[in-house]
Amino acid sequence: MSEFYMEKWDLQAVVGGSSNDACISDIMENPQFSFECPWSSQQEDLTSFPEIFETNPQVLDELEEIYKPFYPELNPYSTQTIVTSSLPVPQDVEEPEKQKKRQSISDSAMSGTNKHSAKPKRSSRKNQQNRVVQHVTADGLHSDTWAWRKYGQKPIKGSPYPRSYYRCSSSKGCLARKQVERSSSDPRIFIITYTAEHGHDHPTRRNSLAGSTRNNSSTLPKLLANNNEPHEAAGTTPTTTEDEAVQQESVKMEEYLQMLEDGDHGDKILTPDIMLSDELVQSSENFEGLFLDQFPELSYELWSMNESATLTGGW
DNA sequence: CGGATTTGACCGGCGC
DNA sequence: GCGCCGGTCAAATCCG
Repeated sequence: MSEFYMEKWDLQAVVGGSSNDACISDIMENPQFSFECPWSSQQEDLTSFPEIFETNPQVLDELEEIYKPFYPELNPYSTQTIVTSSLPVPQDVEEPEKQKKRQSISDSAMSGTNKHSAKPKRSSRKNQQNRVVQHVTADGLHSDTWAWRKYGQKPIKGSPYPRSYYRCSSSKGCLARKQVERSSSDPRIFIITYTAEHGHDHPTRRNSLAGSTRNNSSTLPKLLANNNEPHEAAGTTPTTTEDEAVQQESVKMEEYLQMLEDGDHGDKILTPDIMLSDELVQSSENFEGLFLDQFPELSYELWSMNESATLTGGW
């Protein structure tokens, strides 16, 4: 990697994905890079620095080379951020130094961007592995064709929604991990974070289906029963009265029903050409489980829909 | 019975 | 040092 890269690109991420009309090949042929400052979460588009390409035309090639391995993971229906330790992010430089560098590049090319105080969000914490962060809507959850096994769930401070932890279940010893949580600012958005890479090919259909049969209709009444208790993981504070909890639930229900009316997730699931893929069918089964994780209060609704689906052949 | 999820315990990093 | 927080472990349990 060039020294220029080391000095200037102390930034952390790349955003791929685009409109609903996009596809993986679009991303591969014409990747759009932008970057997030590692200590301020400020995002900037690479095209805002045209002088970089003039003086360092190899930069784009280098970027593509770095991120190419991630392309198969990209979701054309989402905005997503790849965070990779392959990028030469300075680890031991004092923050003021970073700030100066950051501003020099901003001042020359991004004079309009905000430069509000930027405390380091985190330094060199453990496990700074490659990460792919996807912000997806409900339909985006379908794009994941890997088989995942849930191994934990934690309430996250500052978010009303729990975060679920998954590991790859299709290959023993696979280090791939996945975290799923709903955005607190926009409940329609799911934040999926992938860490580490699969050291194997995509699973065979049978293998990957192991356990996903859990998410069938007969499981859901149990979940419904569990949800009769207040679910602390969903973030209702201890001081929340039952009435308030009910109100919150009904609000979420309205959001969900609105989402169904918008048709921005369910329709795609049933798009015939998508349904042709066995892996995506399996993925949609997994999706239901994910969905229940993030909409626990809606298990009955989903259960009802699933019941009708078994009769009508799909929903 | 073998695979899954659930969930409290545990552990390490970090800030005060 | 202590407590908080996020990530993982593992026992219990569920399900086909």
